[in-house]
Parts: sequence; C-alpha cells; structure tokens
Amino acid sequence: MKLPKVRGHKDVAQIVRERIRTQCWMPGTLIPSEQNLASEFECSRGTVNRALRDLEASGVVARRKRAGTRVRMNPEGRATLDIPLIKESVKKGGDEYRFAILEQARMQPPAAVRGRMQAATASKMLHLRTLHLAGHQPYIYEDRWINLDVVPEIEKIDLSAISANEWLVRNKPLSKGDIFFTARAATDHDAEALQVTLGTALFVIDRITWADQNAITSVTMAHAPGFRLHTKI
Amino acid sequence: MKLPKVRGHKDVAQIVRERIRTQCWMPGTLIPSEQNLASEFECSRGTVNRALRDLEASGVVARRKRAGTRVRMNPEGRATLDIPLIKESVKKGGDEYRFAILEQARMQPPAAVRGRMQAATASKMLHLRTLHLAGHQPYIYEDRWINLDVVPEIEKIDLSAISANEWLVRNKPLSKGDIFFTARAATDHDAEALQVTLGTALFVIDRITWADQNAITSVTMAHAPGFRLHTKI
DNA sequence: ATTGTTATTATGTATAGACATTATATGTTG
DNA sequence: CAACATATAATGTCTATACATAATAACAAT
Repeated sequence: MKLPKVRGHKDVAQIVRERIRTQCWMPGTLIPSEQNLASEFECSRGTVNRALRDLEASGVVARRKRAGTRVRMNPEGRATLDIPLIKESVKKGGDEYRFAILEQARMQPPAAVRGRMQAATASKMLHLRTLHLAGHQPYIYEDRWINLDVVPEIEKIDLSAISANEWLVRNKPLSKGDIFFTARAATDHDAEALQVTLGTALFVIDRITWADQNAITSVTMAHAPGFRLHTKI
Repeated sequence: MKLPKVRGHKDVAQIVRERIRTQCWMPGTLIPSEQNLASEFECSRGTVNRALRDLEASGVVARRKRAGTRVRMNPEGRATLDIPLIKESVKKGGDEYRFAILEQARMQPPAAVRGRMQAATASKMLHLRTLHLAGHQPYIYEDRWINLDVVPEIEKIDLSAISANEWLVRNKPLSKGDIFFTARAATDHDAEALQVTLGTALFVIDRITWADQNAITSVTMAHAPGFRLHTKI
C-alpha cells in the first residue's frame, strides 16, 4: 500500500474514505486503532482522532470506546440539509423576493393546531396567512400560528415590514424545533394562493419551534409545483 | 454573570448557547475570541475551539479566520437528516418488512434517465421496479436503473433474496450521491403499485449514486400517502 | 456453565505550546 | 483620494503528553 504524503487530518480522512471505498476495509469490520494509524501516517494521534471523529459525524464509521472504530454498514444514512431561507433561495434564483400577508387575525386555533403545539385550551394565538413570491410567481404559501402567551410582543410589530419568520429568528434565537417534510394535495387555500388547481401535489414543510416546553410558532409552508430540496451525501 | 463550573468543551458550548438564547449575544454580532473565552472559563484554547467548532457544525455560529466568531442570523438553517433504511423504518413501525420485484429487465434507459445519470447513449442498464411493503400495506414504490457498465456483477445476483439497495450499499460503499426531495402526482405505475388513485400527492425521494464520475444507480422512491420525514433542529 | 472481578485497551478529552492562514486594519505612497 | 504594502489579530491546525472512561477479555470463584 503506497502512502501519499499526509499533511493533516483531512488527508487522513481522505485516505480512510478511500480504503473503505476500495473495499480495503469492508463494511462492518474494525479498522486499525488511532495509535496504529498515527504511526502508519507518521502523525500524532490527535490528528487521526480528528479525522475519525469527522468521519463519524458524516456517518461513515461508528466508534465506541474500547471497542474501536467500525466501518458502518449503511454509510448513506445521514445527510446534512441546508434549509434555505426563503428570501435567500429566491434571490439565488435571480428573482426579486416579496411577500404579501393574505390574512392576519388574533383568534383561537383549531384543535389540530392546539394539539400539535401542546398549548392550553384558552390560548390566544396570532394567525397569519402569507404568500411568498419569487418575482411575480407564487413561491410558497405559508400558514402560521404564533403563540401570544409566549411572544406577546409580536402583536405590536408591523409584520408587513419584516416577515414573522425573520422577526422570530432575530428575537427568539436558538430555539429548538421539529421539522416535517410531506406531500399533500392542494387545499382550496393552497390552490387560490399558489394559483394551481385543487388537488395538485405540493411539497410541504411543517415546522414547530419551541422555547423550552412552550411552542412559539407552528408553520406550514406549501411550495409551488416544481420545488425540490437537494442534498449531497 | 455567574459562572457554573466548566468541565469540558460540552459545558463551554452549552454556556455559549445559553448566552445566545438569552440575547446576551445577539444574532449577527461577534462573540469574544477563543483566547478571551478560554481565560474567562479557565480552560485551554483547544477546549473553546472544540466547543465553537461544534456550534458551527450545528449551524449556531459562523467562524472566519481573523474575522472572529459570529452568531448566525438564521440558526435554523441547517439540520441533520437521517435517511431511513427502508427495512429499518418499517421494523421500527412494528411491521414486517417484505419487498416484491414487479419487473426486472435489461434495457436501454429513456433519455431523461440517461441525462440524469450522464451515461453514454449505448449504455445498457438494469431496470427494476420494486414494491416495498410494511406488513401487507404498500409502503414505497421504487423505480431503479442500475448502470451495468459500472456494476456488471449485479446481473448475477439474485435480487429477490437481497434488495438491490442493500447489495449496492454492501458492495459499493462510500459512494457519493445526490438526493432530491419532491412531491408529485401519482403516475399509473405509482397508483397501481401503491393502490391509490391516479394523481394522489406522493412524497418522492430521488437518489443518484456516483462512483467517481460514473452514475451507479438512479432510483426514484414514491412513498405511500401519510409518509413524512422528520428532523429536529 | 454462570457469575463476579480485574486487567487491558481503544477512544474521549484536556493541556500548553507552536506555527500556518487569512481577513481586517493601518499606514504609506502616488 | 485611491492603490498598494505591511502589521495585526483571530481562527485553523499539529504536536506531545496526560489522564478519564468504557467495553472487552481474561481469569477466578462459585
């Protein structure tokens, strides 16, 4: 086995990847210990450690103390997804971004939304229906509920100047959230906003954002036909 | 600012998260340098570095040499997606996993597939149409093309015993790939296999897998209604 | 054979120090 | 004022060493 010059942890990771790809180390088997690899590559154990930790993060190997480092059986299991900010992804397509609020009202949410957000029965919420546009084309139809028990301040904000999403991101940073990707047939609201026929297959992203145990906002974004999310592995 | 005892890089990361969440460090602003944080927390720069690199990996901060570490404006932009192995996700739902090959033929791919795979005009490929079942319910309808120029061996494999996907993962590990998530109306093949009416909105995952410059396989997986992909941020 | 104890070993992580890299700031010159 | 050169400060990384932690293996005792 010839050894190209190793300059750093990225080289180590690359060589290990290569050996896995060429079946030198088969899926499921143990690879040599950090010590051994360090001597082979003539670098410190720290460098090998960094390389193997990176490979673990990208799902290539699995590591356990004492048990060693194993080539994963299913190296395609993990992918990092960049969820585009609407504004950015529209601009990247070369179009101008705009949004229009179709409806804004303070009201009680339907039971389904309340359940999803695990909110008290009496919770008052702000309901927003927004259409996001790329140039003059409808791009995303957004249906959002904001829990006023958690963020009462937002009622005083002019949400036609700054989008609710942007305000929340700026003012409630680092909140946890759940994201769901689904497909659904266009409802009448979807159809009207996106100007498609009823029942058209739409790509939908649902997101619920939490501050501790309290749901801040629940949002459903129906994407115009043609939308697709991409990731590499 | 009271300082809980810092024992390691995870504690550092947690404190930084906390300060961002509580608006101590606002989105878009610089946070102190590694040196400063190291003195404040009474640990080495290496520990702070590790913590901040982890926070960068999870999309919380952005770092640039000389320019420092900034709180990201959009901390929700990145998510790690675990792409479920079909077999595993069915088993997790408590059902028995089976699959049935609906069609298997050696043939020339249509132009669309050839283009996607950037394959030579004369390429012969293996075409597979497979239905994956959870118990007795249709779960995923899979339409797959395998490039026989790249993996001729697969023609000799009994693909009713081991799924094509499983064979490829075991025998061509660590290949690169592109994954696309879309929604589409059920075609006649989809409808027949999944037992839904024509035009039903389906969640579709497209994947192309590469060995160097050559496409190994292109697969389209149409999921039965109700399917959803979940991730946390 | 089963259980409990101990030793071993691979990874996990912290430390201090050094040098590399690069974006920014500063100052100089035309 | 603008263009260019230089200094500076932050992150990026490698090194060597040390100790912590956890899973396995080896062995002993029941």
